[in-house]
Amino acid sequence: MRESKRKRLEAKGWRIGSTAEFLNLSPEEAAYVELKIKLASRLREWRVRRQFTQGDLARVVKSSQSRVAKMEAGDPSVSLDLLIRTLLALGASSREIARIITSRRPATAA
Amino acid sequence: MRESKRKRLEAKGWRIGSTAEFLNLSPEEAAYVELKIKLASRLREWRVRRQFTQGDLARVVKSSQSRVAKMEAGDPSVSLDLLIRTLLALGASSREIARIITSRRPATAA
DNA sequence: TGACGATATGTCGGATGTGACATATACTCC
DNA sequence: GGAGTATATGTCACATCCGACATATCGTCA
Repeated sequence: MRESKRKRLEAKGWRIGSTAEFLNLSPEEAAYVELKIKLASRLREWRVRRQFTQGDLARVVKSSQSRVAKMEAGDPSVSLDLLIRTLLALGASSREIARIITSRRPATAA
Repeated sequence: MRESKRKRLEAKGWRIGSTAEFLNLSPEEAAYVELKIKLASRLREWRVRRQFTQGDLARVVKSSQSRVAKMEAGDPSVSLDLLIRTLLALGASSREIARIITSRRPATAA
């Protein structure tokens, strides 16, 4: 769906660039958003690999399907704090968190 | 002062161990606290190296002296979010954040 | 097409985090 | 000891985040 939405937007003449260039964010705001997106994508990866639904994951980390969706989407209402705590709850080590943070951001979401 | 306090405690027969072993935290809670402490110490390091007072730092990141003190102390009322945003505001890159996270925790604060 | 399971989006009450202020405690220097 | 500066601690009003629920949208299969 994300994919199809992107295509629709592109069809209408939008160009997809970095989030930071679209909104005009200060460098540190941009870095913050990047961090969030990296953690978010990794969270989704983890879930998909396990063949969990968002509902399943929510149960595991004692949250709700909607919040998981927002986490994976990097929604503004989700803090780095929650993302990191969630990854830790799934058994990630701080070393893994660090790896995620340094990793190159995935080209197009998910 | 932190140092002198530690000595006083040790003189009274206290043993200084990991936070996680004192309180009884679950693995992920422990990891969370560790992370916080690492970021907190690095923040203080940064400030001291620059010969800033907590007040100075507060001005730079638009916060208050008391909150900076709490950040550096890893106070429960301070989120990872705030710590990371603060470091980013001071110009740290995500790579540096990652380095801090993987780093071994300093033996005794500061 | 319709129905079904999964994901996304909007909203809300209660929980937690935040800057600010007051105040206590520590650490010089005189 | 007292004055001055820095740091720690307590509190509060306001802001932000969170889980939960409702509902919309998507994707697939018949």
